[in-house]
Amino acid sequence: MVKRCEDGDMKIGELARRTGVSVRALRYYQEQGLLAPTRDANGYRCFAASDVSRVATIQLLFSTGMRSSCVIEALPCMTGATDDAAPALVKNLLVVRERLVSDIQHRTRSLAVLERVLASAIPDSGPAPVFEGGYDDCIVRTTTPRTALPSK
DNA sequence: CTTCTTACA
DNA sequence: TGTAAGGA
Repeated sequence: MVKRCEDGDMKIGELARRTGVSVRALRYYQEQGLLAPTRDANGYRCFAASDVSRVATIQLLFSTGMRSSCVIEALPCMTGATDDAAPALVKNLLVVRERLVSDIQHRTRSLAVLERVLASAIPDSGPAPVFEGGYDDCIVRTTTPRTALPSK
């Protein structure tokens, strides 16, 4: 008999539907070593039921700003069982935080300079400052979600 | 219709 | 990431 996905196993399309991640992105995750599906006789990827939560975790880590190489290291710390301390996760989280903080500082400086230049570039009572209440809000919204949505 | 790989815009 | 190509 032909080997196929069994038990809770599912093909890529189903995992995509159940996670809301595109098939494309799922294949990409595999390329990055984040997922390691088996293959059935047809060469189709077989994902385990546990991969649904695994993908959710991957997205969570990605949304912190981690890149795939870091996610690979941090993933085992979160996957399943009551892991004791998770050094790899903490380490990578600290790295990302540092990068994010310096990034915000740089952008904040750029914004301040930009406002100064803009102010001097405008004759007189030009357009009022865009953000009168400070820049906190716009700074917080500099992160763009890079998660994929279901492919209809 | 779904999945596979490769590769281009 | 989308997508076309050419099969299974």
